[in-house]
Amino acid sequence: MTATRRDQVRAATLEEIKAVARQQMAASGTADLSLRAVARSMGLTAPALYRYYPNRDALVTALIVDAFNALADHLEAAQAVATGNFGERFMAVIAAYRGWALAHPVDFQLIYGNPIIGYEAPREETVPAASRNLAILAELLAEGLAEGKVEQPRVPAWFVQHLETLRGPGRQSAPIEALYLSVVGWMPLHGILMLELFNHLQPVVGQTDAFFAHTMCHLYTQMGLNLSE
Amino acid sequence: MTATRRDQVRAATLEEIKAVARQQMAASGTADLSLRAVARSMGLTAPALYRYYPNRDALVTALIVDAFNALADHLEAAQAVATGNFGERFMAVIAAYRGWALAHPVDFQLIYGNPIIGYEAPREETVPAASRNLAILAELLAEGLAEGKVEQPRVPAWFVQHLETLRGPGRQSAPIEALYLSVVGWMPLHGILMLELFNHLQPVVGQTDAFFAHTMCHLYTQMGLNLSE
DNA sequence: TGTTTACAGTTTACGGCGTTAACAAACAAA
DNA sequence: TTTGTTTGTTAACGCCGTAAACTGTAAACA
Repeated sequence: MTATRRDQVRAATLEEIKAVARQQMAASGTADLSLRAVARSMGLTAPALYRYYPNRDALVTALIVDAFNALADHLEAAQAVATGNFGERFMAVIAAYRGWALAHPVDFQLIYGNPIIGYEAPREETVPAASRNLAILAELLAEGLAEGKVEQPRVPAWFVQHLETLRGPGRQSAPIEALYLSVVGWMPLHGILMLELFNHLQPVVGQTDAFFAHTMCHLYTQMGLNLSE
Repeated sequence: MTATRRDQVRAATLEEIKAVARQQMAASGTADLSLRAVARSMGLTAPALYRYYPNRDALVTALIVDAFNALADHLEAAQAVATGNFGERFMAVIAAYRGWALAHPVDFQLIYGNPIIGYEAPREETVPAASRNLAILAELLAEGLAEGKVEQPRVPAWFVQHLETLRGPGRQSAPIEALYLSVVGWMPLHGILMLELFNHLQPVVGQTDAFFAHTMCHLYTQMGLNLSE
């Protein structure tokens, strides 16, 4: 029942395995993750890891869930710290999103890239964590809407229906319009980041920093966000 | 000099290896590509393949170059066939882009996803092929600009400079404004497709077909394209 | 036409991988 | 102190990419 001595050690080992795996993937790429190498680097033999994770995919799943939550934590922290008017706060969170992706490319592509083989992470684990990210953007957009800094979008009827189920029956969060804008606004953001992470953006646009800042402001302004005041 | 008998057989074998590899990846995912399995499926032993490709990465590179060109060919064909006003023609090519991505998910993620390990395809091969795709969009947008169906965008000065080098010294292709719009418009398109291909879009938006059509029209209209007349 | 040469394929081998089975030591609970 | 559980080991299986050495066979040339 209470956390016994052995349970603590076990929990620490579970974490250490993930840490070493992350470190190894940062050095050699997501697909190179090798249980034997992880074990070796921990001074263990490979079969010992099977006491902690039933197989390699289970370890990857754990890493993915961690990555999702780390990103959402990072965004929440950025949102909490952000000051100034709506535009400044919104762009601060957008910048934090890109910042995390560039700082943790392996985790980001673990989440949003093709995560090793035909493997698919279990929905019940990843979808809620992924929703947190959208929820943060939606919350900010709700503030913008309330302040009149964001134009009311016209949400298609069929989409309203789905967004309501997405919002869940629980806590009364952002209005549909905010959720809608966060989803649509996610597309160019995600597109830029995926291209940048896989080095397809730099040869096309030259200065990726400037392109990101410019394009995001440009598109979001055209979507009806007042970012300047 | 002329294509001798043996050269023809060799060329056919090079193609067969790629075909079998594509087929195997379609069945088991990009990272599962196994030289031994390809050889087995061709009635050969694994080392025999080394007469044709110096190693596994070389084969993957060949597949990537093929995929780039297949996508560009597909877009050019769609453009050639497209009729109607500017908006209809433009959206037809956009739809063709998505159509190809969904019909050839493995090739698309070979191009734009993380293509196995820390491996990077040689720039001198992939960049020109990738540029073809943008060039087709830019050409269409140039027509739209000429017809007054596309608003003149304000291109940032630093970006003008880079876009001119990108356009190359060769043939006088689309104007800078068209190139600019094609690059910016590529971001949401790519974002949607990457999310859809990795199954992150469906849980969020429900009907991916409707979402794609709606969002693309929405964003491009806001970017200043007149799609309706 | 007969000889040489280049090529396409083989077998064998090395070291690495994920994973399973059988077993030993350390430890917790009785 | 004994018993049972947990954590680790070694050995083994069948994959993988790749290299070396070797063998026929088809093309090129005398």
